[in-house]
Amino acid sequence: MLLFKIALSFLFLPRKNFMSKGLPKRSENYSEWYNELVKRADLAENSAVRGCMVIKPYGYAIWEKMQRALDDMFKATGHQNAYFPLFVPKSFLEKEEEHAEGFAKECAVVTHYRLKPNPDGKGLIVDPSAKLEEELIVRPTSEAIIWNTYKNWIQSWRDLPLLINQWANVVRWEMRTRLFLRTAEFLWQEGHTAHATAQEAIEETNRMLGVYAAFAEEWMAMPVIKGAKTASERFAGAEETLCIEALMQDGRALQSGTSHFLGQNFAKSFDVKFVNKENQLEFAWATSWGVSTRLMGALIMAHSDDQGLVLPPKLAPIQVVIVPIYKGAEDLAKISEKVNPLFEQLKAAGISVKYDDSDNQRSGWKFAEYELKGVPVRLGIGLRDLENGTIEVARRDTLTKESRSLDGIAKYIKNLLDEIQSNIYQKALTFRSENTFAVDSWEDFKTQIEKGGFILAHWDGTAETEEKIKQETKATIRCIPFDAKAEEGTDVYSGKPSKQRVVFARAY
RNA sequence: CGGGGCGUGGCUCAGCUUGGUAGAGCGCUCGGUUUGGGACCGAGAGGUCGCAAGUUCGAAUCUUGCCGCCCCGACCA
Repeated sequence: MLLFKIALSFLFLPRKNFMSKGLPKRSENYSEWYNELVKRADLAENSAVRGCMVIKPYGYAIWEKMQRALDDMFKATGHQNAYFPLFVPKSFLEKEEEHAEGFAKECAVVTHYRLKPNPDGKGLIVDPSAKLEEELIVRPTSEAIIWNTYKNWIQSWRDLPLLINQWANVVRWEMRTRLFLRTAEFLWQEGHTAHATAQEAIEETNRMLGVYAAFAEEWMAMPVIKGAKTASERFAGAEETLCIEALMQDGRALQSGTSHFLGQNFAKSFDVKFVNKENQLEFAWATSWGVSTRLMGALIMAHSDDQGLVLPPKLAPIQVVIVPIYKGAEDLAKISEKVNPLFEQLKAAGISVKYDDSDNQRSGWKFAEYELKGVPVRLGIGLRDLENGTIEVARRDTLTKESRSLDGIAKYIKNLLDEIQSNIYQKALTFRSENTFAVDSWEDFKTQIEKGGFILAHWDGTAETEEKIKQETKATIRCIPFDAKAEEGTDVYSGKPSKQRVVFARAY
């Protein structure tokens, strides 16, 4: 009977665990896996406002780490932070025509500035007498308000370059939203620079794309392809849009950052002129560049598995968690006595470490919880370890465990974190290589796009072909990659001549 | 904007077909036993059943209207 019971529990335990506690599997329903993971890992939740999310403390902590790293990189490249208004007068938004058209269909509009008690009942109504003379647009991006301001800041070539960044929220009224990947309101940074020459502005556009690529690879451990957007994928109002594109585990692409060369379009629209060294008036040259909380989505989808989040150590709010395994307060006290100096050692080594000595959950529960939350390293310590002078080291990225001597453990952990950082980058890089395909026939293209991944194919450079391919396969040209080698070929769809391959994929 | 689904304790959901005054599991509180991979026992707390009107002696349940959210498509960082 006992044996039967054991056998029974053995048989049913994993299934029960999956049903009650586990995540949906990536292989079964990727999008459900993603949604559940975001919620269960305590990153964010849907709010009472349609399309808007609440970013929870754990999720926000990751975003703050991203912000910090990016902000340092912006400062290191000579930029300063500033802040511009949330509201953009409609007339400003209208000034740059293409820009206006591009954003018109997704703008939230403020028409009134006052509410009053409802004379016919309960609640408040919009006071009709408080109608704004000119509507205010909740910024979908800030080029308009910023270039209107720059007009007053820029007189001379000596005022240039003007290198400004702002951390802000923006609103784009999306029809369909997904936590982090596409929300009606999102957080981002937008850099807006003004330069004396086209050359300088183009260099800036490239420089910031480089910053984004470095951030993605070194901090997020996510390999990206750098390239240029086609004309049809370009930012509204830009001469050229550069981007970094990443490949998610389901084989879809995610645009993870963009950097735009805006030419003199905004300077002309907002009349931003400067006097050059020859005492002649010239329009300033512009760039803008941004990354958003969408990067959170990228981070999640690039590395995480069916057990939960996998965070790169450099962005993990908790890098190391220590879990005591004990019976009763006495044992815990003994363990804590050993853990406390270890905790201090790790902290002194610059590691963000948490000692979870809470007694409301057992160790097994904690193991699962910290795996779900993607904590890179877990240290387990029980009485057995106290006797042996050891500690159990568990890696989140490989899900492996080993017992190690406590001697020199801080140094070991420090190295281990570096190793995990590079391991998950390598894993993502391998995944991308294995899911990047050079395709030369239309038949192969159609077959491969169904399977996902980046497709490198020849393109004749026309918007018509690009559009046809999009209609027939839902694949878009993610970018014209910088590192593509010149190679004669024929367009995969039209058969017309082409000089290089571009990156196609289905995208988020 | 189309198509689908859902709204019942904090969470996941049952109850609705056939109206009779609200239930389970998880979580929470207290007590006890436990603790090397999501523990167990006992006792509790917690709900205007999305909102409004209607039908009825009586509505979570039937009718009508409204609101909200999620998922799938067209648009997009």
